[in-house]
Amino acid sequence: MRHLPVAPQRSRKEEVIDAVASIFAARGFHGVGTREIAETLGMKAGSLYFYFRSKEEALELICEAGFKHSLEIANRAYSENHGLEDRLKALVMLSAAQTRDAGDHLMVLLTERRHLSADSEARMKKLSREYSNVIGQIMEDAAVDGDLCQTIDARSARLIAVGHLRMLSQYFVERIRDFDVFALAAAEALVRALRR
Amino acid sequence: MRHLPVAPQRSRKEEVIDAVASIFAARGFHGVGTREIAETLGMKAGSLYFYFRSKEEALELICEAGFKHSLEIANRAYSENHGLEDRLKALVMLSAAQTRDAGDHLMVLLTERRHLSADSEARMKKLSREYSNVIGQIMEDAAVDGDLCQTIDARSARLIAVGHLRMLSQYFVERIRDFDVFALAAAEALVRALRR
Amino acid sequence: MRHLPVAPQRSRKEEVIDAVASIFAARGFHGVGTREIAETLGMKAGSLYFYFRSKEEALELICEAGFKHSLEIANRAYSENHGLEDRLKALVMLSAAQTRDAGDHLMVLLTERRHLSADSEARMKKLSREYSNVIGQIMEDAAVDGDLCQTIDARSARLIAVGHLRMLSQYFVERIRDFDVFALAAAEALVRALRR
Amino acid sequence: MRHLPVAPQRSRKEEVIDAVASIFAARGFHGVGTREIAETLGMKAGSLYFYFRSKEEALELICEAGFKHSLEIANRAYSENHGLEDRLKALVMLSAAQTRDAGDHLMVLLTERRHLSADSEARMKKLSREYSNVIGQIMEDAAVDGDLCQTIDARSARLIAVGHLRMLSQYFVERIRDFDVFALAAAEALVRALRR
DNA sequence: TATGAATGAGGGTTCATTCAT
DNA sequence: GATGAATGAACCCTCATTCAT
Repeated sequence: MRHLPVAPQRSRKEEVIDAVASIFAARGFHGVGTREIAETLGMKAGSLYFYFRSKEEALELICEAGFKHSLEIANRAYSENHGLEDRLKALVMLSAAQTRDAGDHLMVLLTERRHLSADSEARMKKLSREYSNVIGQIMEDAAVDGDLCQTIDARSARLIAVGHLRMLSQYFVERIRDFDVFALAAAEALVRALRR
Repeated sequence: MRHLPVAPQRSRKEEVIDAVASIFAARGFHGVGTREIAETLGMKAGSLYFYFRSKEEALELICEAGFKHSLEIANRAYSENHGLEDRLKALVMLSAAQTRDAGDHLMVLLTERRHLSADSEARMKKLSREYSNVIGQIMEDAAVDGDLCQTIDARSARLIAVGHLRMLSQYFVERIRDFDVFALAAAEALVRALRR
Repeated sequence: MRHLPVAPQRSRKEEVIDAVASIFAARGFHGVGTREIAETLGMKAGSLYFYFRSKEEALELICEAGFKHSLEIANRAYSENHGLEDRLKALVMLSAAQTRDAGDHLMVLLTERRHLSADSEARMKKLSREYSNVIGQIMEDAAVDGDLCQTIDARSARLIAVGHLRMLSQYFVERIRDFDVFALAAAEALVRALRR
Repeated sequence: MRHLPVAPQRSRKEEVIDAVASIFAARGFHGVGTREIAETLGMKAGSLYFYFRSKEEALELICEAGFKHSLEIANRAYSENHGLEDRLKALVMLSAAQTRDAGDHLMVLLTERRHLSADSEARMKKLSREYSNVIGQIMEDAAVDGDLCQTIDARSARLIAVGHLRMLSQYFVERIRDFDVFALAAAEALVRALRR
């Protein structure tokens, strides 16, 4: 007789949140109703409230998790690599991986954030700024080292890099063919765009 | 007897549509109600229906106008220039100009398109494909001429270019500082990323 | 041809509020739904919101109007009469009249006040205290004049008087027979209970 | 082996019912949910159903117990005393005692009775009429004996007495200061109001 | 052109209740 | 005795829309 798993790999709550993320990504926070969300999960609308206190709390959970993961990725790309090229490549490839297994969360965070309460939005802004700062640091290090293209200022470089990562998520949820091929090309393009 | 104006600079209908675009861009199609839209315009909700037949028709008008303008820009960038570099630069700069004076339309088209009816969405898809094709043509011409970076395939190049233009609109509605400086940097970056 | 009335005797809004008061009085604030309230008025639930912003606002309007009327009555009973006996008789008879033509408002104020928001409740408490004070003043005047029964302190006398008025409303909404006969008896009883 | 308690002072079921009575008294039958009631008792909502079959059954239990106790009190006040004055004094003082140790039950019975099912309400009406009859009998005896004030008819006298008792409960749940002082004054007032 | 009053449908949420564990 | 998870009905309220004026 096999041992029962001590802890289930993925709790029901996680399943629920993931399903919500997927549907928010596709249709927008205000584009789906709780009844339809519940149907997706084989429940009735009221039962959702066993898993979160409000539709908006679900959005918060999704955004927060997504942001924290992104921040961790940016930190790893920065601290585990040296030089603009390696750091950018790592950043794109790690982000592509995140996109592949949590692309919906990422997309929700990028497009539905505006529907959070002022309170939540403030917390997101903090995380967002932190994230931007890490990427900005990559550029500033590169500028100091003379690795950064001299016709592009560090701030624009940061915005472009962040935009490239957003692009990845966007194309992922649009379900383009050969996402992996594109991710590689995007990494290459970003490096070519910004390095000296 | 005073002369009547030969043509009013902007009809009331255009004003209304622009206001709707601006509010859709900021809050999303399903994120604002007709009551609130009307208030913005100093009207009551019912009066909006003098200007369009439904909320969705307003979205259609905005998207269609935006798409047509974008398409015209892509065509001009292609036909009025030669060589990858000139064409990309023209594409980015014209798009930045469009963003500056109709950024809201552009943003709505990019993010709220999914809320169109199947019918409308089909028309948008056609325009969208046409637009993609023009940009794709730029890349293919460049590939033939040997102007395109050899480690990036033409399709990825097209996706990257389109993504760059989307990035412009995104940052515009996020109201970043020094948008014009960024637009120049983005043009430079795109060229560097894709040219041989 | 007769002249049309310049202003309708009772606005639609007043009709609506009165109907709501009547149903709140009978069934309690939380005992009826908006759908049923609307049905009473020959409307659909959503249409109610043309007349007030929320079910709770309707409760506020009812309570506030009732309290103000009661306060006015207490003030008149006090200022237009002299001596305990005349003042108490006036108080009961005026209150009976108020009960007769706005008994529902009165009952709602007495029993449903607890369901107001903290904010509203604070406003009601102020009015309530003012009302109590006027009745208390009647008793204190009587004590000074030696008109008050000496085995009942002024505060208890005030509570008893207020309780008698509440009794009137209570019996009115319970639709007892011969309300007017009872009101007279209640006036007599209150005077006998409290005068020297 | 330890002795089992011969009779538990108060069964868990009684505790539960009392807690429910207290919360119904304060917030109204429809003003609290089962979830909140359960929380008060340190349980989850579902567990309440071990103690009664439905929320409404809880209300029935509370009302029925309250009514029976009141009826018993009225009967004792009548049969153990003679003469209007003694009977009324006993009635008020016994009712005040009941209020002191089961004021919540009393209040629930007075204000939430209307939310009972037609069936239950019918049973309550019977008890209520019986109660009224006992008090009515006190008045009729007094009328026959010439003890009753001649300007107040026996029926009004009964309504006034019942109203006075209701007043006691009301002020008790409103937590007025010096309830015992007030109860004495109320007894005195009722006697003064009604006796010859 | 614009509005006041209304509507039917649906929004998110809470309700009392059930039942396997 | 008690609970975690669920349900169907109902909750209050907002939605886009209509239409006589």
